[in-house]
Amino acid sequence: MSDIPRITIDQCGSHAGETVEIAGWLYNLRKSGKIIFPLIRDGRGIIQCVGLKNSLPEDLFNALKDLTQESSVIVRGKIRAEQRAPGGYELDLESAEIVQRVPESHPYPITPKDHGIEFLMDHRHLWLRSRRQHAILRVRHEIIKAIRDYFDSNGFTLVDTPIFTPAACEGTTTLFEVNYFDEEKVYLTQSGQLYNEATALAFGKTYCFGPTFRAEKSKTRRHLTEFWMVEPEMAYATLEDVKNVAEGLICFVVQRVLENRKNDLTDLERDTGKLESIKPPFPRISYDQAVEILHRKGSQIEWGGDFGGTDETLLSEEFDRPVMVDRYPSQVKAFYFQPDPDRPEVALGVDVLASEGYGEIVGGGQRIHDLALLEKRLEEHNLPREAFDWYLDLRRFGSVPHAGFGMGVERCVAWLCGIEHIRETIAFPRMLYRTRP
RNA sequence: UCCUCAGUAGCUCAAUGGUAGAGCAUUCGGCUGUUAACCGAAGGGUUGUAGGUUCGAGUCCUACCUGAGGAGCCA
Repeated sequence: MSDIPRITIDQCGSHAGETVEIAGWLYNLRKSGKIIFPLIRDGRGIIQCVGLKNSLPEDLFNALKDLTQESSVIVRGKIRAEQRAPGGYELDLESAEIVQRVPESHPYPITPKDHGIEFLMDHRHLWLRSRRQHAILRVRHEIIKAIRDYFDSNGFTLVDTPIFTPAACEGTTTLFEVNYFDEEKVYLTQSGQLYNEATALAFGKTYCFGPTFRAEKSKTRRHLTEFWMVEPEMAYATLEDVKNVAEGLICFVVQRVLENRKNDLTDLERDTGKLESIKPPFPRISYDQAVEILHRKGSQIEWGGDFGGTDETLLSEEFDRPVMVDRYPSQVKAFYFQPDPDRPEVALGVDVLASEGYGEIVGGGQRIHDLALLEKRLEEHNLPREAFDWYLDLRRFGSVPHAGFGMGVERCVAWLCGIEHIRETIAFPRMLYRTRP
């Protein structure tokens, strides 16, 4: 080991004029006879190095001159501000150590040229090394951290819910079945919400944050079979509370991303002006008003039906920030939604549709707190009562009005990054016809 | 499950029913400021699979496989 300090590329600005060591991989190499320009990436950034034939040992110069893409290499040299270099800083090579050389007989498959989506998805484990994927996944990290910070500093306790569950929360058709020691069937969770109601009545305000599984045979840019969802739940709370918390959360997350990940948004060519306008209050409309707007815009939707993807896009086009749509017909909502006391045919539920046509990112509402009504709904939905006995207990012992929602992380990432397809918002996406790598 | 589109070199794509091509990548050579560097040369193919039409099929027809986009459903 040398006594030269090792830095990461994002720290170059504060080390100008110093001799440092950077451990990374060869991103690209440009050469011109007696001068070489290796571009090194280290996961934090990319820096151009400069090597001159007459100032480096001959064998090192030759080894670097013929180095292959994505070979791992540790470089040492002096950092210098340089207008001509991409990134603004350059490293004058003094020495280097090649850790592993990618053989030219089997070169790195992802070249700096265009590739098709199938090829890139097959090489997802390597595709993650590209700049665009770095930017997206850093924004994802920021979003997740912001979500946690928001709830942690607003009186919520993180209480995670199980992934193996014995029964469905919503419909049974979208559950992945798991063979549990050959003894019983369990399912991968499609929502932590039923358990959240138990933890909220125990802790007041809780949230769970984890992967969720839906066996929907959906093959669109908005769907994954495994996705991450954060679900807050609050005791002594109503539909209005859900709307306010969802609005506060979304604004907080957007603000954080704008503050801390501006460079990544720039790399992704995101129009940040559209994100700057995401401030409270969000427009709040009823399902009835939404249907009116859709009819005016030519949709064929009939009252009582759920919105399709095109309907959501049409609606979100009307506003410059997310729009909240509440009081959907009870028939399109899950069994546990509290009916509106003034209009029992609609549910006290709300969906938040992201702007720019990114679709539903939040869904939630007020839950039924009355035992008799909940029992009736279970019956109407043909759900096995014994599986929900513990859930009914929550209405027997200190039942209170309570409410919560779920927010899909990947749709948020896609929206804030302004990218077309949700598959790039998670390191290893699971989709209808893709479970590898 | 349904609808639409696409499979040609390692990658991205061309090729009127008539000799299967280019750029990048790889190899060799050249170049002291390159910016997806550039210049010259070389190697690289059972055109997704199986049938069919035709003197002749990458191209037309049928079936299947694989992938992509969308619908329904959803965050």
